[in-house]
Amino acid sequence: MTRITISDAEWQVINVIWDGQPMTSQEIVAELSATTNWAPATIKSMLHRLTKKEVLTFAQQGNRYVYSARVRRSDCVRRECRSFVEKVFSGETSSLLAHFLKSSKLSAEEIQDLRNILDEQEAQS
Amino acid sequence: MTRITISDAEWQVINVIWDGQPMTSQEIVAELSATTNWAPATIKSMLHRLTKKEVLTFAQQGNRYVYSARVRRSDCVRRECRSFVEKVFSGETSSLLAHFLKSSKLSAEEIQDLRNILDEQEAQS
DNA sequence: CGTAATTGATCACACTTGTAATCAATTGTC
DNA sequence: GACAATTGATTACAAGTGTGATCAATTACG
Repeated sequence: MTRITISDAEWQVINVIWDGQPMTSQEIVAELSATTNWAPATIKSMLHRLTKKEVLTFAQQGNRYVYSARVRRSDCVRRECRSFVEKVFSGETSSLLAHFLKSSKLSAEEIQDLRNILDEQEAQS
Repeated sequence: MTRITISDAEWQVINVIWDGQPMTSQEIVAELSATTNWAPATIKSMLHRLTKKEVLTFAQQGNRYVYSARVRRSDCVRRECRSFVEKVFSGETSSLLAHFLKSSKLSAEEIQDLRNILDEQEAQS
């Protein structure tokens, strides 16, 4: 039951995989080369590590791999959020929400969407 | 202009210092012993590292130090939030907000407070 | 005063992370 | 079929982290 940990750099990698899986490493490299300045070898290394961590799997096609995520994004997001609110806001989600609500400029639609979510939350209690 | 980085364990330490500064290391140790199972030596080590990182300062009183934070909590929180939303939500604060709003059970008052913040945000645009 | 206890400083040590080069095998091309 | 290019595997390596022991100096107590 070893806790899966995904480092910051690794998050950038699985993010593109979650968005486009299954993907060959060249596709992944292409995508990440646009947003980072990592050497292809660096990205390969991370694919390797993530595979060893059992965050990714691959299917072999000739001499190349087609990668897919082995963990659900929602699970990882949830876990990451939990530990983040714990670390920075002492577990107080409402503080976190207040912070982000204040510190971000939201469009009118976004604000309305959030109001709707609040309404739903209220209706459920 | 080296970027200050504060590790997860270190966050637990400065959190208690922000809450109770200035504090002697024994006070800090006492506080953290309640919430973690770190050896006192471990906590001392972290105080040392945080001092070297210039996150903490201390005033000497006899043979003991009285620690204070040297960085503002709000600055660290802001920075940490920025990189978090970037990492997990591709920078989309509204996604983050939606996630936390949905995944947390909020009291009626908290919901009202958040609505008020939304109102203010709207008024400002 | 002398010995015990406290406290900060230093050292330790394995593991993770960021970053990448090199090597070996496989594949595609002329 | 021979050689070049691609691709995954292996190796590297410094810095950061989690976790703590030990050492040296200072202080407090009997």
